[in-house]
Amino acid sequence: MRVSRASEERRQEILDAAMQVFYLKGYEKATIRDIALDIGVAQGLIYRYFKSKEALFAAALDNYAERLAGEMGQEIRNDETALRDKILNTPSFYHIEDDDSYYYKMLNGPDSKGIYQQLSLKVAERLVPIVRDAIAGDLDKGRLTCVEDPETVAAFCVYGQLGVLFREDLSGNQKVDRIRKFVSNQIY
Amino acid sequence: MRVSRASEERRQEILDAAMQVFYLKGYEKATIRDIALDIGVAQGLIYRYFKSKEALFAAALDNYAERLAGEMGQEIRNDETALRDKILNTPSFYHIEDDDSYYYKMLNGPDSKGIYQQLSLKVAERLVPIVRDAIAGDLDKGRLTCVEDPETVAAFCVYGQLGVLFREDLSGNQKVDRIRKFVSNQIY
Amino acid sequence: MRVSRASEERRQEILDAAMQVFYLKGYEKATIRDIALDIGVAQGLIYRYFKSKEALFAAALDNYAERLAGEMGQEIRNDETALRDKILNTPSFYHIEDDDSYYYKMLNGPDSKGIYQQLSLKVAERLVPIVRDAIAGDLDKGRLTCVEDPETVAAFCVYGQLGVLFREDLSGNQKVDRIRKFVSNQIY
Amino acid sequence: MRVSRASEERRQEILDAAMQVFYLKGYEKATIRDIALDIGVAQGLIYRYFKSKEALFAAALDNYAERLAGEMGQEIRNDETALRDKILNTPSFYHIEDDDSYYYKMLNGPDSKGIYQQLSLKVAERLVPIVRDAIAGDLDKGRLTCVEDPETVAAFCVYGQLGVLFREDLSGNQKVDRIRKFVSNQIY
DNA sequence: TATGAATGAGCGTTCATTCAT
DNA sequence: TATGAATGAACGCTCATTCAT
Repeated sequence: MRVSRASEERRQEILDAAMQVFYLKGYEKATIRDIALDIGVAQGLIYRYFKSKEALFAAALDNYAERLAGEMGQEIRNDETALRDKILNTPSFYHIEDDDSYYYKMLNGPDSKGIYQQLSLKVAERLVPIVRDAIAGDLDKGRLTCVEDPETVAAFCVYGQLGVLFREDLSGNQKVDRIRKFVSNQIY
Repeated sequence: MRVSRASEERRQEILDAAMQVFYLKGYEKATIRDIALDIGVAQGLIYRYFKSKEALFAAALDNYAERLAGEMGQEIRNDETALRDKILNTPSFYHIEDDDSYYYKMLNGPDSKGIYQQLSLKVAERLVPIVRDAIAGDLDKGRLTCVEDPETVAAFCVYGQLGVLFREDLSGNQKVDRIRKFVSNQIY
Repeated sequence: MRVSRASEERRQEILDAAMQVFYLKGYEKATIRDIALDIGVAQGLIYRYFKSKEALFAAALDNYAERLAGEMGQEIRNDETALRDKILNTPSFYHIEDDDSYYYKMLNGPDSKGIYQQLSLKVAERLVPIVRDAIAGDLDKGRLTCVEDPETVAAFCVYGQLGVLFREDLSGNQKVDRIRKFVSNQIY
Repeated sequence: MRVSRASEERRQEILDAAMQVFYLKGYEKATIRDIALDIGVAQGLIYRYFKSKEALFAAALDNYAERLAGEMGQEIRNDETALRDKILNTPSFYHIEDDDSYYYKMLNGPDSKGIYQQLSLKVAERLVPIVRDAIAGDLDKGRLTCVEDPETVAAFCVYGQLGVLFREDLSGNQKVDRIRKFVSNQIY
């Protein structure tokens, strides 16, 4: 049974399946067949939308990182509270606690450490300018002083968390606690 | 011409070549043949030292990260000065400025962003406990106060730098400058 | 924009485009998509006119060879002069000198040696009976004697030229010169 | 069971199998698998000896044409008799009558008209210089006069035969008869 | 220890062809 | 008649891995 779809919809469908499969198996071990099978579509179709496996991988990662970063940035862009409070009130820049969320599953697949890291770095990259702007906003409003180089501060705030999040000896909650405490005590 | 070698020496030779090739081409595109050719040795030989391509990759990455982290940790382990001054006096945790150094070449190959990141993360992972201990040492000696969770502080110090180092719009010197300034102004 | 056309016109349009593309890329590397794109038509449409790629190829080659042979035969069928003079006065059985002619372009595409040869052989095949009849006519009119087997003579006259035309070390004019001289001196 | 062979031997083995398979099925329909199976060897091995299917095809055709032309040229290079007699005494430049010969089988496979023609043209190409030299030799020895351009004469002698050999309405013997008669009556 | 020819599984990719619209 | 998204079979090719020497 042949199912046609609007081009953009199909594209996104492929991206989602690709992300899932790449995440679960890793780039190397994931095959285009896997992805096609996952959607229930012929392999050839994927090549109407993406030039190659490599291109699909890049696109899937970007697409997903974009969405994650967008969601995470939502809260930060809220202009009412100071950055510090945002951080304190946001469970984590990255971690999503709900076990059933799409994200959670994505971020905990087996054998996918490499992809997890790549994804996290891509998200971090997108988060930095958002945080930087938030810092700049705080400076404007006088909620913050003594920040010479907001971009670098943002970089440390965002990437620094990775040092905690990438640890494999802590639970999700522990990670969040540590990050919160650190932010409370050490920043500003 | 058949050249035999002491086992350990051969092993290291393979690891070095592997690191180089993986770095230049990425894991996927690098072939065992490439690596063998690079040393001037038969493909089969590599399998006497490593069980599989995957194992070789892991070993090469670990081996290299270990060496990098070791070198970088050298300075930090010096007990005389405070951590802050160590950071200020160390060109960078990661960046190696000498254009001709082996490392420099390694860290600037084409198409190797993925490996570069993986490597950096591995180095960071190893650096965190070293920095943590240095912080603990500073606390002992009273050179530092107000640090509740030295491990998390170390994580932010180390991984935070990645946010600057991974930027592609700055030169090496600019990156180092920003990191130094940030450490001077914002830490403690 | 959907353009409908008289069936025969469409058919010929496809044949022309097909010949062009097959010629330029060779049978294998030419795709139905290339041909469809060339006309600005959907791939599927081609299958309303031809059963398969193979059938299209055969038809295109035949069609084109037919037209070429027809043109070349025009002069030969003229009953006034002897065959020998026809040959001497015809630039060449195959060669078309006008750089801008459709044929010229067709016969000089890159990577198309195979198709060029197939086409030439097809043209030759069609030319033989025409030349044979001309020889028979000359015999009837007493302009020629001593020809036992006009068909074989025709075959040698036509295919013999290929030995010159297929050479890659001569220009078009040189080829024609050699053929003319040979006909003048060696035939009859 | 793994069988190693001297490199040149293996190469030739592949070339032979390739020629056979390409001949029987045509370039397109022949697969590397077919060829490998034919030798009883892994497909991958073929790629140690030839870069691609296309390269293998070209090499196989050249190799086989070379051998055919070499054999056919043998007789012609014999300096004792005049070219005309050589032709008359050689069954045909191309046709080999023995039903069991390798060549016969090669030249009569189904669906291989295209390859047959390509092969014949390649053989013809190689035969021309040999015949040209024979003509030049005849001229030297005074066995021949009135030949201005031996190369072109040779081309007509060799390629002209193709016009007869490619006919599908004659048996092998009929073809040879016609060629012989033509040579007897019309040449010189 | 070392070689490198040989293996063979498997993957990315292509494309002729179909079919719902 | 025309479209072009979708199919799916098949193929070239690669390469990690093995093994006889």
